[in-house]
Amino acid sequence: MELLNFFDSIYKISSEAKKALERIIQEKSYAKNDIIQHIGSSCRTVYIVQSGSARIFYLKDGNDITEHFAFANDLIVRAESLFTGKPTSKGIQAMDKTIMVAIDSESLFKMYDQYHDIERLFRLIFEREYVNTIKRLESLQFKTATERYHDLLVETDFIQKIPLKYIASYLGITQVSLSRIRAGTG
Amino acid sequence: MELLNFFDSIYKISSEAKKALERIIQEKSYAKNDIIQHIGSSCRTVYIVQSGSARIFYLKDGNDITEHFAFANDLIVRAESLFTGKPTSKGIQAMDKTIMVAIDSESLFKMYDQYHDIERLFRLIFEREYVNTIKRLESLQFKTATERYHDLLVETDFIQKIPLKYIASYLGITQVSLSRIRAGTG
DNA sequence: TTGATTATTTATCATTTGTAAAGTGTTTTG
DNA sequence: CAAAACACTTTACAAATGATAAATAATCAA
Repeated sequence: MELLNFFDSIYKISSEAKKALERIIQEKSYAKNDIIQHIGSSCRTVYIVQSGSARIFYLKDGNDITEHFAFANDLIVRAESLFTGKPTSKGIQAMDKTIMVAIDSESLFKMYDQYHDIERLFRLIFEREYVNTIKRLESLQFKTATERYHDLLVETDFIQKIPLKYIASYLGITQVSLSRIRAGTG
Repeated sequence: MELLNFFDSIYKISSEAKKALERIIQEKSYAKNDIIQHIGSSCRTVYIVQSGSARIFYLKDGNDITEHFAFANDLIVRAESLFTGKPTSKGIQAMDKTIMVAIDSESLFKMYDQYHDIERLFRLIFEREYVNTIKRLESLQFKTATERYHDLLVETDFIQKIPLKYIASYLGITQVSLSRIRAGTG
């Protein structure tokens, strides 16, 4: 499986651990705009994007805000719920026809006891996510919207395909502002 | 040691693991404004504040920006360096007379092989930090500066003691703006 | 294809925030 | 104590962003 190469590139686990992991992995398909996880639910699944794309979103004062984008080989997880067990006000939505690998988190966490190397693999995976979140924090804290937009263009080839409204809230600005930035009049 | 109670509250480890952990823990004292870790260095130490307070900061266009505050029992770590091995443009500074517990990260990571429970303890500790970072991201992404300031007042009793300039950059605004917000004229 | 819906841009005006500079108050230190 | 350094506020003006509405452009579905 393609996915196991991705895992191997982070940390090589034993073949027994691989077999155990395969047993709790499912492939799931979604159509464009499908809600993969609803707002208000608890996160009990770790998703890895195989193809397509997805976003984490929530509502603030009735406005749809995109917190996170995920493309091929990216993890997508509502960590604030996964790691606390509490429900989250965030949801997950497919932005395209999307194939996900879904790992049941309860089974995964149980496996940590038996397979130290699975715990380590996922520790390393989530550490990477943590570092990405810190980078994003930096960018939101003291870069201008224009800087953030240009950074995003450089980082992500897929930006072309993402609706402007999603990008705008991701950058912490309105659609109108982003439109101005793109036009060079902002 | 006080610290071990803190650890116990997160995840109980075996007494052998505790002994091993104690061997790589050092207590360190700093005076107000001391630089604990310089900008440009690599993060090879996990600090836990025993008393006093500290901040993570960096320079953006010559301006001093505070990214993180830490008080008693808080972790303080430049995670983007700790988890990648790369140097970071961030530093750590004591904001008060401060006592830290310092854990050498290289020794700690080595211990993960031998003591599964130490790896788990620190996995859980860093997961908590990750969740905190996500909360902070939310707040920077779509709350107003005024909301962020009021949230901070509620969250943190220690705010009174922190210089305004540090708080302002932490909130992603200028001192002048924060002054306006406090005056109710902003 | 056509009409309907959705996405994006543009324009106008209000609000927020930034910049710079000056002023006030407080702490530090010789 | 007095001078200096530091912390915070205020003012005035400029720039960035938001809100609303209207105008295009692109996409989707019958």
